[in-house]
Amino acid sequence: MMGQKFYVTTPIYYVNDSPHIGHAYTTIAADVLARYHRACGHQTWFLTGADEHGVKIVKAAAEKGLTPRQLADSVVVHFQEFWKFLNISNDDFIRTSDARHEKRLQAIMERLLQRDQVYQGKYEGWYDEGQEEFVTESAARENQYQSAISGKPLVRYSEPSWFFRLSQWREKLLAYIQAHPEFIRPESRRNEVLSKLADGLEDLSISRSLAKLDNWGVSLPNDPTHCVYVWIDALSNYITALGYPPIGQEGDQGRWDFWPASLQLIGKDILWFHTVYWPCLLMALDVPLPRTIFAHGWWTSEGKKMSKSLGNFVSREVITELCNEYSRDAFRYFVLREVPFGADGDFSRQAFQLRYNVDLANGVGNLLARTVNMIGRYFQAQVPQPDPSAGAQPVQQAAEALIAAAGPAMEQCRFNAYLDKVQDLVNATNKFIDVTEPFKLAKDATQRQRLGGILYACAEAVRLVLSYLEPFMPDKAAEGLSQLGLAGPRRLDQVGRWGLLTPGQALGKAAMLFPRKL
RNA sequence: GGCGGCGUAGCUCAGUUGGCUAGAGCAAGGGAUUCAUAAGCCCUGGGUCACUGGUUCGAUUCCAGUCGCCGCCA
Repeated sequence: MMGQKFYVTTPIYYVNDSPHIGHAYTTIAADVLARYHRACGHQTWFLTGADEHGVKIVKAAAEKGLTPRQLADSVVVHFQEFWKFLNISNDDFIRTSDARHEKRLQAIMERLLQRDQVYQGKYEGWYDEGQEEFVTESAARENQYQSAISGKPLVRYSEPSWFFRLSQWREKLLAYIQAHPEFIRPESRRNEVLSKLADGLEDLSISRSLAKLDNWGVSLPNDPTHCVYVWIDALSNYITALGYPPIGQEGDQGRWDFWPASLQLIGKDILWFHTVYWPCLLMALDVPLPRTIFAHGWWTSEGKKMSKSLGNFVSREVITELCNEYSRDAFRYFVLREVPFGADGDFSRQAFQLRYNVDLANGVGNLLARTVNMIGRYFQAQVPQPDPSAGAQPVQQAAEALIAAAGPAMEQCRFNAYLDKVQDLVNATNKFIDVTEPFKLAKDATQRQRLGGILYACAEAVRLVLSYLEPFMPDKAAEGLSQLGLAGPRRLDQVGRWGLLTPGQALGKAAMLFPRKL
């Protein structure tokens, strides 16, 4: 499959919260995909950002004696710095308070009005301010008129509001989901959406009175007393960041070619917004739908739900500390290796260290070390000649298996399957060394050619291992490859084949890539 | 309460359309080695495949019910 363009998004993160493993997980996954596609030579665009409007921010700011913008400005840097720290290669970072977003969002609202997709009505009912979500009467009663999530009292709203004709899109959306199995994944989430859609769909209130919001929102072009509902505001970022719709300013032509998105990653908590509101909004705008919305799972920590009071919260600070001890690449590797993407997983220091030692220190790192060491010792640190009599077929087969599996695995966000194949190649190569015993052949001058062939195969396997790990572990891959004497940006579609190491090439300096941790 | 999923070796899980002695990784025990980060390699698991019935020549795999866990919805 020669997809030439790849556009991946994360949700824009709400600046009421500071970054934690949940944010990091989605963002690392998106980064790995972006790096992989760039390495394949695809035109790639990777967007993340911050969601800044809403009553929650207004209130939080007031409590701190700040304006909403001051609060947003102070929190958003935590995300931006954290992404830099985790080596996230996003091409853009959009904030819903950016002028470029606000103007385009207003243009979107105008377009919806022109298309008769929005009408004025009256909203009366319960509202969960923590979730920025309306609650039905029956659901409110069920929970004693408190938020099912936060337990805080629901607020009674009664006000004129603008509504989006969501209900009119139900049939089309259902048909679309049924015709496109890859649209919502994993399949269990797709079934949930289909099941809930079967229950019906009501029009959606998409405006709020600006008076309650300290003017912290995007006003409706046709009604300056109201602003756009935060979810419509937030979802629109995926297209406004690409310059849609054009508003006669810079950035208009920039990136729209990247739409429709190849992949929009989300947490399972925001499934409904992204698989119903979002596609219906796009249909109402006559904009094509993204190819795939992928909802991943949640992390627990040390076997329990994360909570600040339990002390098991995997915060930015905790992750930073782990990265400083084990390397940020090890953390990136762990979160995508430990659990199938889509399923829930548990984060524990023990599991992290175990995975680090087994896969990285004892596996990849040790293989690199013994390979570089032997070539250094027996061939003056120069890549030897390949030799068909080396018996390296098992290694080469594992390499071919990795090469064949990588694309499909990435296509389906099966990161752990991809990494399994990498590990298989490591294991096959370690076994190869033990079976062929190059360290014994080195004592016999008549075996020199065969010895070279064996070590060539080892070096070649390590080169491929590191090349394929590069999207996950950019720093470590570069360090490891430099020990093989390789440098510079590497295109997987050019270097991801067996037999490309050049005999005679000088190795670089050896060093422990992943020191074992006790 | 409705819909859906799950319950397989100590742990985490694979097990296509039912059929050779039920598998992998990790952990644990033993062995032969030394190039390497005391890492790597080899050997070792006999588990009522939740329970009970049923269909079948034969079910972990199909059906029904029971118990337990989880997700979405109400």
